[in-house]
Amino acid sequence: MRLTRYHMPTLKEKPAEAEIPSHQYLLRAGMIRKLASGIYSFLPLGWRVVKKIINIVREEMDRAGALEVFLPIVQPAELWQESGRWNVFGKELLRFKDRHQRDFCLGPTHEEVIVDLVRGEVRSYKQLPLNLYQIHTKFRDEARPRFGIIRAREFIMKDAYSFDKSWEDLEVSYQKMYEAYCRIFKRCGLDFVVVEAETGAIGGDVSHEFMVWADTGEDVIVFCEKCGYAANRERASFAFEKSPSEEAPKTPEKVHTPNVRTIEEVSSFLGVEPSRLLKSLVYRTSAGEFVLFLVPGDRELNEAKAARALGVEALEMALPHEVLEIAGASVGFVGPCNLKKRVKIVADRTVEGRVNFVSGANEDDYHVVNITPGRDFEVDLYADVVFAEEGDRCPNCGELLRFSRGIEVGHIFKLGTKYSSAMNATFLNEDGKEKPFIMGCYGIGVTRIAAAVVEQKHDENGIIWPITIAPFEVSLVATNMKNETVREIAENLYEAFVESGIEVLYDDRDERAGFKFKDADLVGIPIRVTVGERSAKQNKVEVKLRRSQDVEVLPVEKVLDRVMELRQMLYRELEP
RNA sequence: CGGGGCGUAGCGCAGUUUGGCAGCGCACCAGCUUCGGGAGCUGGGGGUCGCCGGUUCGAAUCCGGCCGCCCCGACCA
Repeated sequence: MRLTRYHMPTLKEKPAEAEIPSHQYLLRAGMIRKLASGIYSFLPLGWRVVKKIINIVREEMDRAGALEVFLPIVQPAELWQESGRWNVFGKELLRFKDRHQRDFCLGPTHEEVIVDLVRGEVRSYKQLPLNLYQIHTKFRDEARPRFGIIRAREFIMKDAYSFDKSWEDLEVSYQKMYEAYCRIFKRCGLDFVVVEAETGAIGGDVSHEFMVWADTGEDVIVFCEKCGYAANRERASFAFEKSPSEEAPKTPEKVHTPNVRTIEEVSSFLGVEPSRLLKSLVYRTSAGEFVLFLVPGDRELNEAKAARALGVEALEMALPHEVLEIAGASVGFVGPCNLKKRVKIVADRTVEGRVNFVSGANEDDYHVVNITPGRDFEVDLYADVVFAEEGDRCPNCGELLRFSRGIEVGHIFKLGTKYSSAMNATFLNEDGKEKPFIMGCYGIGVTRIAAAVVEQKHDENGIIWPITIAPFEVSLVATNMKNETVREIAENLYEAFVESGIEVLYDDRDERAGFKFKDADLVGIPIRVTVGERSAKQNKVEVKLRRSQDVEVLPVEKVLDRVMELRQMLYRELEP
């Protein structure tokens, strides 16, 4: 491709809206443009990158035995009402009416549609296993889109759905996807880690996320360097050994603490370590029941863990008036003793066996000190309901856990029968019995991969694309188009590259060398071939990799072979 | 949804405090010079100053309302 015939609107200055490298460079390199908050257009160069990612994803999905389909983005409300998610999904689901006033939504994910499709087509266990996937636009009306195409409202996703006759078979389907995902991310040039993850609104029991290491990531990865344990902080467990307190339980005592509410305030007012306070939080479960959670003052309640411990779908903080009804005191003075209404009490496991805690007295402006679980109040359940913190130890091997940030590029779930049961999607098994499909679902953020790669592969001059997803393989720079020798060599090389099937972007613009180098570095094409005046006189050109400072000066006739060699080397590095 | 910031040419910004010709740099067009790390000079084109309303002889500037965008948090397959 000749640059004079191409559209590559690079920007010298950093756009005001962009904060992180991927957003800045994708805009500056002329790859994306914003249409509205969280909604982006892809320009020719950016779209070439996305298409290459799509091709890799498609090759690996096909290789894993999945079958490509194409499902509608506009989906009728009835399907979502049937699965129960029409009322659960919240504002992320963009809803609207057609001309007949019928409710529709834009698909944020496609479980409903795929289950509807498969239940009408598949009747027998002989047709299983089945794994259907698509690469398509998703729309999620995010509360706060951010970071360019990392968290966009409209984005391209690969989503796959497996249907099996048994849990054993699901395990096989899941493992195939796990391996396909590893191959995909390796080929895209990403340094990633697979972590145990929360399932969120998609549901199911087991899930893994594929995380790309990046300081700008929104997720926190908790991992162990010794044994390889890795989990999203939302899910991460940590080692805890119950050690009965040496202290003798003292007598509870009510103390006046006027307007002292937060952990910090109580801690400094009473001169007590935060770890001795019992943070008392009232929640309402999705089943409509109220629960009081007790966690040490220096720890944070993890709602996902808490919901799982109770076996409920979701938890919501109780409203101030509900707290008042249950505790008889306002927020800040709630505690487990003398609750006005008896509710279930769940304490974090780190509380068990310890004595002499401080908590709210369930009376405004009063706290109570020296309370001990089991004696002064009953705990209905001890469970792991808090986040892992710096300093906690690995649940597997006891090594100190490490914390790092990451970008989620893939997520795989064992769904089980959540959707097939709700939507009555069944098949006949070997015994002629009707059974719901055992499902899995598997997502990859295709456009997010492009951004994640830039986050990981860039320097102060721009992007450094892995060759597998680079918009072009070779950047051919003619330093001066007015110089006959330079132009002739460059034109001949261009023809040779094209004939050899090399994807080359030939900078044949009438610009100065420095200008072209800056653009080439910004856009990040992995191999650069430079035809300059001085070496051209000796019939030589320069070959350089974007990621390196080293320059090779070669006779013109050797350049094609050398470029083919480098290209092959770069692809080899990224083979799974 | 809570808090903060911003909105002036395609991009980056000044001008708003104290009302009085709508500006600068980059980019774009033409010409000349230049030519290995975002060139110089000369000339030129491009604006509902986010929108609506109000105050005023006069509003980018003051007042009211609305909209959009970004950041932090909450939320989030």
